Amino acid sequence: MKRGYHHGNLRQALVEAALTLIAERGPTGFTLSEAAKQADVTPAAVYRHFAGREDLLAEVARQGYDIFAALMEYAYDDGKPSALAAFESTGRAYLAFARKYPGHYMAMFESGLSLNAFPDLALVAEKARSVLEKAAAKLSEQMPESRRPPPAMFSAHVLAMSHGVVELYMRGAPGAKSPFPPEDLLEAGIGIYLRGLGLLPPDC
Amino acid sequence: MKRGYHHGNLRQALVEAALTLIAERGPTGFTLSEAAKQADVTPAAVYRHFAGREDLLAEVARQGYDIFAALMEYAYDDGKPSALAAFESTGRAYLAFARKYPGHYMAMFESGLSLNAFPDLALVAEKARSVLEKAAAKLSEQMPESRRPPPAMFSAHVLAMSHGVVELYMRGAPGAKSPFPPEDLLEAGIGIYLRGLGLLPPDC
DNA sequence: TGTACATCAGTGAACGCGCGTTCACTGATGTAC
DNA sequence: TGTACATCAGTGAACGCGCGTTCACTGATGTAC
Repeated sequence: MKRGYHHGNLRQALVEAALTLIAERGPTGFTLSEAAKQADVTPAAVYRHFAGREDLLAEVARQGYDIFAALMEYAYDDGKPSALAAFESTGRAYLAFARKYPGHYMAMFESGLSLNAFPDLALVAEKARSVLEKAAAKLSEQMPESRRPPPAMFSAHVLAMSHGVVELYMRGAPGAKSPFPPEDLLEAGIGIYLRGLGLLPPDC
Repeated sequence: MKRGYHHGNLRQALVEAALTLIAERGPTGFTLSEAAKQADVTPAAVYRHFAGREDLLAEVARQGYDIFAALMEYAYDDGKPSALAAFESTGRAYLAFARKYPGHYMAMFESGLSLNAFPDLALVAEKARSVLEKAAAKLSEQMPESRRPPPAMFSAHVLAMSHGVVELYMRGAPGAKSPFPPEDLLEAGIGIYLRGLGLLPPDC
């Protein structure tokens, strides 16, 4: 693939170079210079499209949140066919996202990007979060009001377990021993949790 | 505090300098040179006590696992007064450790240290892990054998949720909004999970 | 108790490296007439 | 269709910096006699 003096779509090419670097070396191991090199371009060229290293990293995260939110929306599917099934579907979508988009995931959750420094990032992150919370709220309507936990707590529990499974049992590709496939582990964990809420029959 | 040409206990002083740096800037943000400076010593002096930067980082993690294992043992207290109470106690101990020893915690779980490169580290990590698993095994004996999940899965669920709570809701000191105190969040989450396993009455 | 000497734990200078960032520049593209 | 020119998106050289690591060294400590 040849190109002349002008690249064509350098901006997105840099984002994609950053993605593979982040997936390989983590968000702090990623360097602007290396991303430039991988896009066949001088480091200085990056500054035509981004304010600097952190700004490029933030763009990666932003695109990640976009994809993530869309995936969640799709999985939730307005609560069809049932609130329960839709909720479980979002849980699976979370893990699928982490597996399929590791660079995005790391930029989003492991880069330590300040959401204050990038307000638009905070916005799109909030949007993604709200999908899961909506699913949790809808599902918790099925519970007797007396022992219904706040939906925010409900979804925080699921988010925490999902994130923990990703970090502890999906990462560490070669050396680490994952006693169970992460997907099964999370599915079982959420199942038990939902049973604890009385949303699943106690024996299934 | 004055000292002469010889430091006295530089090795441990470096570990402690590393700890505060890691707690402040994360494991990848920590530098050997800065640790040396903080211990009032030339960077070259570090090499009298450690093979290099990574070796120092590994020592921090090693000490962390020691403390962690001891804390877990103490919290578990051989299953007294009851398997259930002891188990819940280890859950609380996990979060207490993360809060009280952030530098250790980060070196252990967020540094990406290769356990293969440091076999003694793998050993002590395994020891710490086994305490929680023992607690889970003991507790799961109370369940009807038919729907008893493998203790390894049981403890993996709790570990995942604990870790997720730490990463998502205990970190991000100033900017991030933690909807609930992490301790409460985890306690409630584990409670619901245990109820799902039939280890807690459905209404309490 | 005093002296000679080996060992040890530091120093300080130097190294090569890759980083993020800046700057004046230039080649390519697109637009007005 | 052709030409002049503005704009744009790159180059390439340079910068200052802090990093991890090495090396020959030296001052302090401890031990043998």
